[in-house]
Amino acid sequence: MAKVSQSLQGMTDIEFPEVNIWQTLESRAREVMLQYDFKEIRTPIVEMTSVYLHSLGDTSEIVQKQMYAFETRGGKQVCLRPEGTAGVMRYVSNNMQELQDARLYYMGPMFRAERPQAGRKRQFHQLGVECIGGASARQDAEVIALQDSLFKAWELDGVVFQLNTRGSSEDFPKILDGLRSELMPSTDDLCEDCRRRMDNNVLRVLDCKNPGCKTVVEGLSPITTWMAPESVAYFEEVLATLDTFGVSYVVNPLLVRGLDYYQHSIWEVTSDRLGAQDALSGGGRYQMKANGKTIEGVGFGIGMERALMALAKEVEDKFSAEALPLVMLVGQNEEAQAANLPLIVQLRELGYRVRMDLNGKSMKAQMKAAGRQQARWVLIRGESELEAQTIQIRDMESGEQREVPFADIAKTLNTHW
RNA sequence: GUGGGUGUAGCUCAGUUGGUUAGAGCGUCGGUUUGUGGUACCGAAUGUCGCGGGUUCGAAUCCCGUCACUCACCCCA
Repeated sequence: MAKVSQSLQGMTDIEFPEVNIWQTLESRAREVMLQYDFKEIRTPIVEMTSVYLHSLGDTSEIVQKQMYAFETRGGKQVCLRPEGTAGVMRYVSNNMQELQDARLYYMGPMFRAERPQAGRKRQFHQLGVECIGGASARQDAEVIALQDSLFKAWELDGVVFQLNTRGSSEDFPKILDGLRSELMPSTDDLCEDCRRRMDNNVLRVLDCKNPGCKTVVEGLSPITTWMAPESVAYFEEVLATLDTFGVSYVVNPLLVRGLDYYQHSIWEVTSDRLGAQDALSGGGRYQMKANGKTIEGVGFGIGMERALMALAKEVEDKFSAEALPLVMLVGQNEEAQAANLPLIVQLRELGYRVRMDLNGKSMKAQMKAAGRQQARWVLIRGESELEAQTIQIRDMESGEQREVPFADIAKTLNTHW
């Protein structure tokens, strides 16, 4: 029996100081989105299950095994969103007139009932971008450049953009057939999983980790072999535009994405700080049906937990630090503490981060607390200061302390800042 | 879904072949002539030994189940 007080498997509390890193990432992301003129969209966390069946395809493992699905009291089949794209597509399809070329982003929790491990939670958080509109190589490149800007704003180093193309939807059957016919003679050298993939997911054979499969894959023709020349040209234009934008990348001909709706440009961003789940982001151009309409777009999703793990230690420390220094009010006796009550209001109105003891602790205890809470300044008042209308301002880093007129508090603090 | 490791005070952990009132360090709280933190000294509090069941005269220790954490497979962000 689980204790009532335990949190659910794979679902964790995000607490201080880590929560400050989240806030920094989020606010910096919003700045970048503004620069690229993308608008936020907040879709519900619960959707009709059909929303995901249509967009992800009902054979994907996410839909088959990982969704938190349940029936409402009214008998509707609903689920907690396992990813963000489908909900945005549902939104866009209902507002097609106004949203011909929507540029949207979202941030929030997603739910997948997988076995947790490093970089894999059951409730995890994604930042996603969807750029809706007709296919163009420049649009693909702009979205990748946006992501590159985002990672720079997050001061993420050591990440690698890996790009590939899956060709157009017309190319797709040809690619699958081509791959199958080349793999057929080596079927016996493939692992059990890959033999199964031959039928339902040939592309997946390309990124199998099994050494035997890797050897077979090395001998295959690149998948561009089976694509129309226009598709190859499309991808080349994406790469050329990225060069213009100054985005660095590597082309990985073996990169495939798990979801069926992708076509043309696909990419993943990996980091060596992540362990086995080394992809912190994945994206691509897609075409999918929602409410009977076909929507084209390009987008990506970033696993926030993974992005956090990929941060260098120094950056983590920087992002988790409190933005404002702490001012602590200390009163020697009850009279001084009562007098500090209106003072704390004034200082907060001036924008300072201020605290004081509210439990009548001894002065020593108050000082100790100030030290523990890493107060930058302590303002001390006792009998003599009350009488003289002054206050002691102590710099907790240097230990230096001086008495200033009560009216000069803000001025004195500001000269330090 | 499959497999491995782990679960003892707020934190990091110790706990001998099962044997009395379960320990340490750090942290917390209080004190070292009642107006001053971060160093020192003194003192104090705190655990259903993850949870449930079993074996035993006796279980933190052995067995089973369960929950959670963790790592890998798988899948994906």
